[in-house]
Amino acid sequence: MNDFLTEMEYVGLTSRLKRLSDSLLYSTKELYKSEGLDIEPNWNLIFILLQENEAMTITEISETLQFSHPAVVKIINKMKKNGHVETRTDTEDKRKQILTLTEKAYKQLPLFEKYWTAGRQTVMDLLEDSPNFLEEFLKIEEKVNQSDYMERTLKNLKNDELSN
Amino acid sequence: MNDFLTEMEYVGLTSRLKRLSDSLLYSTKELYKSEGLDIEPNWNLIFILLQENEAMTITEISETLQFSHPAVVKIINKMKKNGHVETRTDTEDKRKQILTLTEKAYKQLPLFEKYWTAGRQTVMDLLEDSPNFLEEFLKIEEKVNQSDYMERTLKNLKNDELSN
DNA sequence: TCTAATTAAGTAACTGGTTACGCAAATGTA
DNA sequence: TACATTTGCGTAACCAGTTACTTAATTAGA
Repeated sequence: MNDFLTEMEYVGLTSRLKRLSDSLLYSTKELYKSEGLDIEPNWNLIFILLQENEAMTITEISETLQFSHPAVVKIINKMKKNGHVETRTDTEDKRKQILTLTEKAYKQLPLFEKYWTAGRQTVMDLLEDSPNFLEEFLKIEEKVNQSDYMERTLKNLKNDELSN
Repeated sequence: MNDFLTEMEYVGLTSRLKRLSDSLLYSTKELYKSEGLDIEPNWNLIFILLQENEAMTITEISETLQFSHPAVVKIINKMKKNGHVETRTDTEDKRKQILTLTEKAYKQLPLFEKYWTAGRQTVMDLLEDSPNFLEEFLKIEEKVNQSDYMERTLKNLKNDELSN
């Protein structure tokens, strides 16, 4: 393959993560489009959550997925537009929007699930020769969660300066 | 941590890749901003390439990084605006833009390199407990390159249908 | 040699995320 | 009980990528 970013080792990793993530994202969009499915990447997560929990708020979903809340607002607005999600204002706390799946959503679920199952199989295939990947990826996430890139880099900088 | 996407195993991986990639990206931007550095994430790659090769075109860079060419145009335009890159039209092929680093860029390089070295150290730290990560990540990239997510998923779908 | 096909690069419109900000409702407190 | 703080969520502006399209220059071929 002879990929420059790979040759860069540690320096190229961030860009490679984005490149792979984007590649999966665009390929998924293309798949749904080519099959005439009226859904988008990530929606499966919302479907799963709302099936499991019946009703959730924007904030609950954003905390569960660890996405920013505006990201969830955008996804939900699209799903509402497509008639897969409906909202009502909570009667006890009028700030809250209660989200539920529509009847249309439940009707289409079996079809969608075929695609999601096949997609899940694809990820399993991709990971087949990388038996430690999920475990080691989790370790990286945990480290970044515990202290982020900036914090770590500033600390490294300070250490470098001290040792000069 | 109890992360929903992690619990989802294969289903959550794509979103986790994006989440981590974004987290690194925004953290890097914040680092440069807080330190008053007039550069952006990815620019180190262009600096390295233009140092090694003296002069390159947009297309050469986009092929080397495996980015789309408009992505490179955008990065280069910003670097030109900041005075780190200059362009001239190739005399033999007037379609081509020859990119080179400016004097200002070379002057600032030693400073930037301190940050890039510290950042490289951060990635090394993050990967410390994941000794197979780079190798296994490469395997996934190669698989996706060989046959993308959509192609694989359509194939899985067909297989599922046949076995019913 | 003229024309068709290819190539380089710029632009526009879009994507799924982000941060920053604002408003209204709920909660805590002096 | 009134006022300050917090919370939920919507909107705006931005970001780094993408695809699709355009234009101009070069190359290939009848």
